[in-house]
Amino acid sequence: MATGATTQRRRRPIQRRSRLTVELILEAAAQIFEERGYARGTTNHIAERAGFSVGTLYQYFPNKDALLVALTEQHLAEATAFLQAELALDPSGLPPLDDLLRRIVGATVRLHARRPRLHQVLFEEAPRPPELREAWRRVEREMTDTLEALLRAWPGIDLPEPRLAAWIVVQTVESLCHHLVLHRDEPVCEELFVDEVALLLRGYLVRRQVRGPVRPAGS
Amino acid sequence: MATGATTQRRRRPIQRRSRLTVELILEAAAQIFEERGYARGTTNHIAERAGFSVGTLYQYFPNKDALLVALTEQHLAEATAFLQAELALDPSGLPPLDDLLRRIVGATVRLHARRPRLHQVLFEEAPRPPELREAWRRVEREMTDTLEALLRAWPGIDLPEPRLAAWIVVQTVESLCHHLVLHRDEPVCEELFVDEVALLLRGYLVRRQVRGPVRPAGS
DNA sequence: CTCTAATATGAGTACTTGCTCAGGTTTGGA
DNA sequence: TCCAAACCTGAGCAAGTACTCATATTAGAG
Repeated sequence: MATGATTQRRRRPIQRRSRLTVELILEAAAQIFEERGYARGTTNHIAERAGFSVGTLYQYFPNKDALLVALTEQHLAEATAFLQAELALDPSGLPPLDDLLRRIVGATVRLHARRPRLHQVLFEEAPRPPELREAWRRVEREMTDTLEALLRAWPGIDLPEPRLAAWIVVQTVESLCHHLVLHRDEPVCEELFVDEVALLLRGYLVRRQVRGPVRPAGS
Repeated sequence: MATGATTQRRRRPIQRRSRLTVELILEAAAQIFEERGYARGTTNHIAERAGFSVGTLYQYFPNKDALLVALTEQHLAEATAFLQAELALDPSGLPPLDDLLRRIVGATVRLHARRPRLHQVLFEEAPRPPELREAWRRVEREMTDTLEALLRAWPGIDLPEPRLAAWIVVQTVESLCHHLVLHRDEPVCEELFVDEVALLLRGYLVRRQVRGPVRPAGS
């Protein structure tokens, strides 16, 4: 693990050849980690899969953790781009709320389903150095910001605490999709799942006047 | 990992002495896994912490994975007992729905918060042999069964698909509490969290007559 | 073409870890 | 008290694994 060591690149790839090398090594690392997990995925295996010798790998990455960090940053960058695109709505033509919710949930499911095993290794199995925790927190905050702005502006929605609600929605969607993709044994119909989660969120966001707690008759 | 090997006990502890030994070894394993993670928690460390030699450990556990399995089964048994107790309601005096939901969520949070790092090692970081996947699935099904029965009988709740709803509730509570305890960096007020999740579930379970989708005025 | 910086090599090193086994100690029934 | 079964010991083995470094190859500017 070598948690004290840096995970910055060692040599900077300058020529086109070496930039390709770095890409190939990262893809090989992704594959090996998918196949064998982080602890049992060795740097020798990764270099071999990429078609280079171990020495080359260590020219560009100071240690095994650096591979993890690079892969995670890549993954997070793709995820934010993907989700922000889904939330970038034209204010003049807002879709129905249910459509918005289904879009968010659907996009998150698809995001997790791309390379589920890799996702699992990066976010559960492998050690999470502080720099990655920070990166992950940043992404969550950005998502919450975007959603909060949407909720404040959305007609028909009037929440006492839009930021809290946005946070709950982000956490719910992320947690449920993560759980669905990585920890379900029996397959679940994706479309049905998306609909139900959208229903769940809708009930939370569109609040009716509550007259009193639902309780058994006569009590 | 040795996924092919069995994880059944090797020698059966017969005398009182050896039963204590097994307990001490399991507690030591829990501590070492908490401190160093699964991959870096060695059997030598565990035996030393327990106050025995490695040989003794291997008298009762055929390999490292067997420790994992034993710890997980113990954890799952405690969890089911704890949650079932929370759901065992006297039918003659049902509490308000909000109270029920808060009870479920609160109990789940407390369950996860007991030994969060151990929970993380057992359910994320370490390999999950098929026997454990099966055990986990059984627990989830039991929870869903219990909740479904409750939902069907609950006055004021009339769901088109109680089983699906029960499943969604179980998944939501589990996912959110898991996520909250293990993957939050900024601390979140537990009480507030419980209230919000209860609100989320309540909106899902108590459905009003939906006249049409919430959409921007004029569209 | 030449020559230097960039890039690639891979056997080898230092270290870790799961697990064994031959032999010692303790327990408890008769 | 005796003794067989139960229990415990721990040095060491076999199998790995992260990482190095002296050396070889290649790219591309001048």
